[in-house]
Amino acid sequence: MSFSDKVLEKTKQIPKGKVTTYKLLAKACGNSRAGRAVGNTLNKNICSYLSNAKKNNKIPCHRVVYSDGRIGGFSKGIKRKVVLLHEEGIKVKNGRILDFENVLFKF
DNA sequence: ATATTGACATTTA
DNA sequence: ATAAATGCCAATA
Repeated sequence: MSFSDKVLEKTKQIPKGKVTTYKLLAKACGNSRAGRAVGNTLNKNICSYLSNAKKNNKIPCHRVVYSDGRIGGFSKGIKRKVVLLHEEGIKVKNGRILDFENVLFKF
């Protein structure tokens, strides 16, 4: 099992309505400092939550954000990411997650 | 083995 | 508060 495989597995565990950070995800995969590598993995793997919704593939990569409560990146544009988060009840204002600590999922 | 590339994170100015 | 400078890591070429 490669690092990126673990990342995808862990990402699937994030419950709806919650988010986690690249850092925590990295730690959950064995290396607390691999946040950057986590981002790369999510970017390369086409983690389509919308377009591939039919398939069993759903990897909620939009639930992964920066450790400081900012949104972070998204392959289809962060605007899309914000919309998805809103649909799950997570509020975002000025590029920041409101009540961040409260919606943060820790493994 | 070396270099490059990012959806990161901290520290410093 | 904002920006730049470092440090970091896995995958890829």
